Amino acid sequence: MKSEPSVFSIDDLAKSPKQTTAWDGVRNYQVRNWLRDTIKKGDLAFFYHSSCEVPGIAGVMEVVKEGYPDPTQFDPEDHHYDPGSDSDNPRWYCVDVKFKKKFKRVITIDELRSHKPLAKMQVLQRGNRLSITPVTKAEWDYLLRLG
DNA sequence: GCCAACGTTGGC
DNA sequence: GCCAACGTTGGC
Repeated sequence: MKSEPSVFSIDDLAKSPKQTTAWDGVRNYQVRNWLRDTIKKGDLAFFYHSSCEVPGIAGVMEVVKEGYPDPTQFDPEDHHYDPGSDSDNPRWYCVDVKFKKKFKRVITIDELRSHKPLAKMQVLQRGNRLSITPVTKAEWDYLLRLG
């Protein structure tokens, strides 16, 4: 799951109340479907720092609340406000995530690409524009040993 | 339904 | 700041 650390970093997550935050603001239909239908309580995710000096995986978090309507879509003051979304049939969803651990170092995108077993990770693929992408069990296990 | 224009993402 | 990639929008 990607976030720009200048907006919200893994340290921000660790400092959040209950070390938990709503992963909101997603405005892509494919990712919306995963948030609404696929991602389950107890699922683990990597926290990926994007659009920053050292892009890469910073740590691990856990889904503690399954998909529910993203409140920011109904807030006219919010940057992610969507006037086209109907409260009876919300367009956008979010989940709550909790800090699990921060790696001793960021596992950089270059390092990820340098490991053959990780080369096919969806997040690394050319043209990927999704803010959340699946990780296979093999990739997950391999990566944990790096972090 | 096509597709050009436009906006966003995100590594570099 | 650049630019490739690609999703969205809107005129037709």
